[in-house]
Amino acid sequence: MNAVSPIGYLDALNSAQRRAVTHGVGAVTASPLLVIAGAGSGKTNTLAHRVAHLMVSGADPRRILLMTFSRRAAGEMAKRVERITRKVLGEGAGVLTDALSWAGTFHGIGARLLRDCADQLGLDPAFTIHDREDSADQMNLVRHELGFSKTETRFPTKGTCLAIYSRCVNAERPIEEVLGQSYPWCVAWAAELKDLFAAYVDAKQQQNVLDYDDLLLYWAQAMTDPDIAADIGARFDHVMVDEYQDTNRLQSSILLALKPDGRGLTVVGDDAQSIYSFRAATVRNILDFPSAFVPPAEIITLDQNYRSTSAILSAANAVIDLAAERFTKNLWTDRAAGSQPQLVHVRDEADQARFIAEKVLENREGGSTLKQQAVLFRASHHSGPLEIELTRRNIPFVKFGGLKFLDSAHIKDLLALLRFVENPRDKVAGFRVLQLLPGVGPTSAQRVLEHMAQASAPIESLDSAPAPPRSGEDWGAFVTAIGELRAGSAGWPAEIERARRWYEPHLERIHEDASTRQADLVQLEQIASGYPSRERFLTELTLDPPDTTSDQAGVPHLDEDYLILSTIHSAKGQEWKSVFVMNTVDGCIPIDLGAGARDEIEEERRLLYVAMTRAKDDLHLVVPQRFFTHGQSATGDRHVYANRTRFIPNALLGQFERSAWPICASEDTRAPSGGPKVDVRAKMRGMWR
DNA sequence: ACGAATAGGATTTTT
DNA sequence: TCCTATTCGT
Repeated sequence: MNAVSPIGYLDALNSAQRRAVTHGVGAVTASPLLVIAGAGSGKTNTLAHRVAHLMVSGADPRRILLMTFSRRAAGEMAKRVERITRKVLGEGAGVLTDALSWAGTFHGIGARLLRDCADQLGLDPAFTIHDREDSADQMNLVRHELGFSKTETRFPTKGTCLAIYSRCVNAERPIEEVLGQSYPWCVAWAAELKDLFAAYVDAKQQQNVLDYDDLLLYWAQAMTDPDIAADIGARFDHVMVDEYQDTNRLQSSILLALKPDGRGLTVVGDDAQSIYSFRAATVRNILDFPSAFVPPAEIITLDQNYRSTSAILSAANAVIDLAAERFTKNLWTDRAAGSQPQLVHVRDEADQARFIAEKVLENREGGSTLKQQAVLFRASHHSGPLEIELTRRNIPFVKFGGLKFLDSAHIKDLLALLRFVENPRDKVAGFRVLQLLPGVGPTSAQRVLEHMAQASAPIESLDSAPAPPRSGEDWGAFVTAIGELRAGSAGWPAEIERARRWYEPHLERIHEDASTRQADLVQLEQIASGYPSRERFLTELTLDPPDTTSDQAGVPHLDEDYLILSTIHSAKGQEWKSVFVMNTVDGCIPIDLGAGARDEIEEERRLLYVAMTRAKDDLHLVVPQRFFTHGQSATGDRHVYANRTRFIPNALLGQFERSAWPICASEDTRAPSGGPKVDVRAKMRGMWR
């Protein structure tokens, strides 16, 4: 028998955290639990302790469902749980935490459950999953078939159509409402869009393909059947959801169907950090959670911040205090004041890059590693000039967010081939692959796919398919390669090498810079070797793409030191000793999108709050005063002046220490007082008129 | 089928 | 400005 006190590992927690960890554990009936956890309040640690505590108290880890926002977060959680249980159970803990297998994103868990229950749902378990771009391509094919590409007045583009469809699904709202609220310029197309979406759904089903939204939608639909709902719900004793403020209505429907009485349900979130409403996330999920149950959920608030100095926290509090709507109160800390966050005015984006590079090196001299520092920005492309400067100075960095490794054409080509082999009915994949052959365009690709669609054994039917007239001997090589891959004789992951052998000649023909792209393919092959099968590789890569960009020639090795560059969105849940926020100006934060509905502006305010609260000891907000515009001759000016973000009005300046860089050049670079001072927002708006 | 030229719309964040 | 979709000419 283990003599360790069951309380021992809880000693390090504060009382609110401890209540959250122990809530309902061992009780016969327990109300569901809502934990409002502010930035840096030890949320992850608390959730990990709760999981560990449940397990130590006898819960079966195979029956714990843990849903996080990204798989990176799930992995981090699992690691912490193991560390904690190890303290209590010693070496045996590994076995327990390995059994914690239901940890992942909503989408990932959905895919797994749908494959599990495919028979009951009339689904073929061999379905493949389309990412955003594949879905847009699919939408485009249908859009064409219905003749919407040649309307008198312009029909919405594929991306807009998909966005509308996606919002209807995720927000569980009828199309008329979505159009009226979010896409007013498309209201006239409501009837056509309905037809389009119906055809889109048909096409996906014929091809045995699911898109991101389907992973949630099919799951939610399955839960409307009482037997299936009972079956799936009964698999789990405990269901926990992290980052609940960033879930949408569809996800909350799933959750409620999973545990209708709320028993064993825990959700954690912070309305002040809700930054995903563009994905239909709604803060109502958190607000309405307690009253969805009888008796209502217990609410526990974690408001002690352990991360930031009090000067940084105070400034962040001041920013979020100006929000139109607040549901939670301010965070507090007993950390020392530290130095005030810096508002640094620089001349332009180039100086901003130089300033950050210099400061980062200075910090490293002072003992901070590069990894302890991060540069955050609103939009991925904001980091461009900085990336150039860092490369010039040989400062290694890794960038999170923005264009992904998987988005490059050559990677998509190879993946499309694998997906086509996995699911020959996947038209988007087939369409793409076939057109890689010389002499094959949309017309003959379409013909081949139709031939295949009519056959009961699509791959075999390729032998008898009419060879595209101008494809020459490439056609034979293609059919052979597909046949071998389908037979799976090489085994996984060896077959990816076979696929690459087929693709490489085409790569060289299509792309000028074939050699750098080849390196990417080798890297993809390495990634592939980490997965047990083609299906798992394709599924998990689509649901959980590697989150760093790889357009950098020298991606630093993982054990080296490197600086973090990240979009604010991708920085969620993370923290660094020293944080730089770029472009803290109106037009960037908040980003300028013309209309600027009030809700969207409020979300931008929360973005700045999230960015600021990532910092532990040092925080720099950089304010470039000039932005160069490309060839704007209308006003004769080559640059426009930007204003400090509206989220830090004069009344808040006391929270910051202001400075200019470089020190000597501050005065003479200001806008001439008499001249027309143009604000960058108006300028950028004007760009589209 | 494919390249060049043209017209016109878009703009960010991500599972 | 930039990117993409369509069209026109080979």
